[in-house]
Amino acid sequence: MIVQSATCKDAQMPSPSPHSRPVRVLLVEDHDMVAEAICLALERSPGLRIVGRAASVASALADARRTEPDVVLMDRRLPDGDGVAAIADLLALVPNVRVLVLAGEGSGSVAARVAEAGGAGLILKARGLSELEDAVRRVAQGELVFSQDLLGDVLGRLAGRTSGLGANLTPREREALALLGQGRTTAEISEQLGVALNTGRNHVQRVLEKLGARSQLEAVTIARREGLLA
Amino acid sequence: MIVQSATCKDAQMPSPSPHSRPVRVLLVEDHDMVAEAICLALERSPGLRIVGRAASVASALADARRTEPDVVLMDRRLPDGDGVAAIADLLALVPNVRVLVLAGEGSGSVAARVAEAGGAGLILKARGLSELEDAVRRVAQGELVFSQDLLGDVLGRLAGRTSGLGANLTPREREALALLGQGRTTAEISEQLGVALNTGRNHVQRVLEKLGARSQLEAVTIARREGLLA
DNA sequence: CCGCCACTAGTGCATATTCACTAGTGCGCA
DNA sequence: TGCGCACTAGTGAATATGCACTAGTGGCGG
Repeated sequence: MIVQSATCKDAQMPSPSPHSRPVRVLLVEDHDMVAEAICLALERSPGLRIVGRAASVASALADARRTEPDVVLMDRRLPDGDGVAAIADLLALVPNVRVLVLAGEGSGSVAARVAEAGGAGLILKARGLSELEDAVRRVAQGELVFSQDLLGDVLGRLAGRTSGLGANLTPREREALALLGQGRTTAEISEQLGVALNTGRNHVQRVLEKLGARSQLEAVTIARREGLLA
Repeated sequence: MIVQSATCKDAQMPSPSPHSRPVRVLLVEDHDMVAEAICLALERSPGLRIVGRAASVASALADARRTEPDVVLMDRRLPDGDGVAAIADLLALVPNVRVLVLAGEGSGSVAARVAEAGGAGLILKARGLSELEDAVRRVAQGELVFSQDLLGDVLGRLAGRTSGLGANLTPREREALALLGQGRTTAEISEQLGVALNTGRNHVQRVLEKLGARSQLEAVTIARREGLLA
């Protein structure tokens, strides 16, 4: 849709606190309605300031370079890619930025991948605005913010154990999984990848093994649950 | 982009003037963060009043009976079921309520099913708060609100054409599809439905036919795209 | 330089799915 | 009362998957 909301910019600035400058936030969310609403909410929150809004990974990168925010608050699923995958690019562009990922539903392995990619935290949309504000402030101060139930996975993963299901998928396997998620057959996947039928079949087979799935259908279900598919 | 005017006879509208009485809105949305934020936004809007919030189909029905709202603004996907399927129950409970469905992504057939179920409209989350406010006011006045690109499907469907893919699925076929969407095999589906293997197989087969899918995987993909799966 | 790993390609076989049929039963509607 | 439809159950054959292997090639790091 159009325009950068005047709504965000014209909200009155809270008087700056004596001991801290406002946290500059870049909001990346593809659903305008939700973006505007969260924008409104965060602008009401003292000490937070929305300095930009983006609706895609591409424009998020551009905006991040332009505005150099303290915190990027980014939806996990975006039209042109995975928010988690974009963390590395953001960090490369703006080294000290804290990336807080916003997820509709999350399991431990999503959180683990966020942590591994250098993200500052993950918060669920089920969590309430006050917790969101709190999380933004915490990550701005350098804390890692993951909800209690996901912490075990995050720590285990950072310690090197393989608790996250899909992290050890190879690029080809990821491609195969993505095509599976679009409903393609093994033959179509092989063609798409430009390899022999048997090769594509092997990639798919290894995806099933690594995900612990007993059918392609289950693999897609698991992958979707674990956030491996946009 | 909206509009489709007054096909409904608004005989029982208590106040003809929109200024005299606020539109009472029940918000049904499972993500607390989004619900709170939208709540905030709509409360700012003159003439709209949030009289309740629910996070599930079950509590939506309870709240609707208790608060008797003018408009139910309901997310399409809820933890305990499909928002579209809940429209009929809502109308049975509160006959004159207008149900406006909120969808993240939508195709024509979703809109068609909303219209067919007696819903007052469908608005995409990509659409912006001002359009949401506008849509709520319009449905409160008896208009049907569907965005332009979905209108063709809606009208076609109301005229009897079979543009909606999944609407003619039988209950058993729907169950089979739901289980497919959870990654179950044909055998597991048959067991779950309490029928013979061949019967379950037939149900699945007919789902594939009706959805035009060439594999179970593709069927699930199509179903998800068309909004037939939560 | 050697080993590890991803990618590639293949074989063989058991099982599952796809597809095209027939057919009995029960329910609701004209 | 009869017709249509959903649900049930089955057969049989072609195709696709799931599973367990072997193996060659190329890149990258110890």
